[in-house]
Amino acid sequence: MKLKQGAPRHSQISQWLRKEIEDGTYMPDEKLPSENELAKKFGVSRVTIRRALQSLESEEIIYRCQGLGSFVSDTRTPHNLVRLTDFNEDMENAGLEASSIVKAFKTVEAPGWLAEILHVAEGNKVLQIDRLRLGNGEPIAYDITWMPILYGQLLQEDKLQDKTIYQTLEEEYEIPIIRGTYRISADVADNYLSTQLKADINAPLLTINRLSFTIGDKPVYYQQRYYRSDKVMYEMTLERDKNNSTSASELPLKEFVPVFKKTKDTG
Amino acid sequence: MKLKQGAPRHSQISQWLRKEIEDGTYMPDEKLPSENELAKKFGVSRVTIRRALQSLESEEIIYRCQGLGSFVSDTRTPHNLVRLTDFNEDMENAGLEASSIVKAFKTVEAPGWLAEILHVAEGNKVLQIDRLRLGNGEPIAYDITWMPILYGQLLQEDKLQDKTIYQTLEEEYEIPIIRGTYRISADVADNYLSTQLKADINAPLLTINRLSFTIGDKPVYYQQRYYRSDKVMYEMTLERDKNNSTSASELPLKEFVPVFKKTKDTG
DNA sequence: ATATAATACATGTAATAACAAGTATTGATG
DNA sequence: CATCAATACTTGTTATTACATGTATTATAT
Repeated sequence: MKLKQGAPRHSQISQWLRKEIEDGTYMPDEKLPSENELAKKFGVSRVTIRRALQSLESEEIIYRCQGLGSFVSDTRTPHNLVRLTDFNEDMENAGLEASSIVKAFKTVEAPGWLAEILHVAEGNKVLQIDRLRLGNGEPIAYDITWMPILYGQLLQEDKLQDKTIYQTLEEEYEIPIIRGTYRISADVADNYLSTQLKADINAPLLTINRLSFTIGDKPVYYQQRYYRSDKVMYEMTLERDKNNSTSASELPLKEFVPVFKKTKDTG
Repeated sequence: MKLKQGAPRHSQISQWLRKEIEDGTYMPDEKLPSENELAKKFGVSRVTIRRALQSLESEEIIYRCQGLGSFVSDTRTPHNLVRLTDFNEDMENAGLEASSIVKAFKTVEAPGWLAEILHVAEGNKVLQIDRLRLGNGEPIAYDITWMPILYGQLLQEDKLQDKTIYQTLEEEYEIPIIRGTYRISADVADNYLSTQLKADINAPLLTINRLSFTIGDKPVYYQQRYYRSDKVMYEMTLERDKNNSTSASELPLKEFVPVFKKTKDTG
């Protein structure tokens, strides 16, 4: 008798457990049922349960101690992966109140360099969104986003306060971002930016340009963001895994997060 | 009869295969022996072989196709991990000839902020190394490194051309760097830096400060590096794994590499 | 000659079994 | 009371077995 209802049993089970943990059925550091109990509960062998638990362990959703059991990891520690965060989320983590001022929401003709990046023909119309980003009312960053009309038509200006572009595309239109390329550089504030950001002219700016792709390597939007470098720096932690003693110099990234400075440090 | 010679059999085997692949016994895209053959060869069951191969697969050292076999991955693709690279290596990848000029190699008394970072007492002596970094003879970066005398005494000024601090500590003294914290920010060139880097005063600089730790969370060295932002930017790629359909916004980092510009772009 | 079916072999999934090894409790012993 | 051994329970490792599923080749029929 063929079952073949899609996914293998062990991944169904790990999915089930994942959901239980997300839903809060099992709290952080709480002990999960033992492998034998789970095996009985799901009517599978212990091997299958182990495979399911191994997935969760490698995602650092649970941790296991020989002789003790399996436990839920601390709440949403960075799961050995980097979470792509948006501005609002970053600010929230930093304990600042985020707000945005939409400075422009218009269609423009794509110049050559942009057309190439977004895979549209030169001169094609693209949506351009300029936003000033504030934390606790103070200017922190200024960004410009361009996207093909194909995707741009899905956004509405008034919704940009509540939801991020990322969320809107993924949740409402099932257009997931599966890849992003970041370019990190430095610049100095020109006349316009210094005015907008209320910074000195020639003030140093941390610039992060990112190009986001959806399935099929289709570019969805390109964003240039200028951070006031006296307000924010990016911090990343690379950590070497103790188990996988691979060749010397490989470390997995644990975190890549912006750090907001509340007080002005003397450099 | 107890064997207990340390590591479990499956990790011994994966280690063995890792080495074979590194040594070039199996070339990229070459088919490994089948699971059954390996099982017979090592005198273990197929389950154990599979565990070994699973490790290699998760490290992206091999890839497997149902019905075909297991194959060696393309040469040293970024193994889903970020490789910590040093300046010389970065330049080599960019096709530039790297050189360094040691501007200072001295002991100084650690000011408060540095003492705190390096976990030494304020006023303690620390080694300070100032270096100008060149690519094809042109100034690209300037960095200052501080390290406790404990580690500093292991370095010799004349060796800094050949080997990196990282390599020296790991290979000669078995002091591995297991964690690094990067802080990325922007600054403008002051009088001294603009002279050293042959850049305009107030030229934008990409600054990367990193603190490197060895086992026991002991800080080994702290480095401040200033890149001419017209010469280099950092690029990183985040990619979502197709298999692990975890919660929406988590992407593993594939690459974090500097990109050197050979020609001056118009901003 | 081309399309199809049979076959051999690869990895993928899973059940069952046994033992090793770490942890905590319990109970006997000093 | 303190110490130590026995015990029960946990995860870790491994062997054996069976079948499912994907791939490529070979033999067969059209």
